[in-house]
Amino acid sequence: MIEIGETIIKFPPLKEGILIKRYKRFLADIELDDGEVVTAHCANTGPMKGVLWPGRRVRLKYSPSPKRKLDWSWEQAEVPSHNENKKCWVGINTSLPNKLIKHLIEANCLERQFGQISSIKPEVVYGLERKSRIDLLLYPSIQNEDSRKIFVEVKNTTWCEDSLALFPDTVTTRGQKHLKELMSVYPDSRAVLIPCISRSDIELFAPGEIADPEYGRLFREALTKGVEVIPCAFGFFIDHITWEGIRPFQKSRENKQF
DNA sequence: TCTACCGCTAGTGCCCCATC
DNA sequence: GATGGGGCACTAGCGGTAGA
Repeated sequence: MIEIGETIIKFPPLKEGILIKRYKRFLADIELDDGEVVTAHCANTGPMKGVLWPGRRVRLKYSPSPKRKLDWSWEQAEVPSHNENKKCWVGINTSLPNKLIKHLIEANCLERQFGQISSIKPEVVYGLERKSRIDLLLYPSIQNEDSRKIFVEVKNTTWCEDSLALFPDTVTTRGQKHLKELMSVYPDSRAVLIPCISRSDIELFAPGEIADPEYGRLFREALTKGVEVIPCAFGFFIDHITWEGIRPFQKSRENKQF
């Protein structure tokens, strides 16, 4: 079991630099601290609201490979925090949250929510037309009172207003589709949405309905139809990521918290 | 001429299937 | 069982085409 504040993933120290510009959605030019300007792959295709600040510090992973065109990957961005005079690092790699949540479940950090889990399968095909893939499909241990399979959809959450994290940060028909498909698996299976809050200065989660009103409506409909929401927060550092605990959520930006 | 719609494009990671 | 290739998913901007 990993305690709150402890390291969940460790990696070689990232390289720091200054973001010059992001372009063509996948690319970003960054000036490293030694003055070299490099082009990095940006593994986040969204608008990156509140994170995309040219002139601010960013962190890159150096991973040269014959299979890759670019040697560098943009992993983290520094943003101003609502905590006075503090700054905060945000994880921008959209493929990381799935790994973090899988680690969390394997380390029994979500045992209270899920019970004992015997196996985890990533990217399992499911949905009304069998065209979607669920991020994680959990098979509960036979000792569990509730033996239903658990469909877990993970969403990387980087946008916030003060201490309130919001997802999505743009209209996302794909996100809307995922909510509908989570509703469709309940009650035969459990359906769980995990907003993966990729920054440590967050106290609450709410749907980003300013960006996508339909997503907000579907989020509330999903709650009434049995979909569970478990916002999980993580802290990002130059050579590790920490588990920061589960955050409460609101049905909307104005409503009472759960 | 203007608007709306559709398809293509980018790089990476992952799954599935075929082959050895 | 290990390895490699193919295909898919992700998203918004852009260019081309069709229709008003």
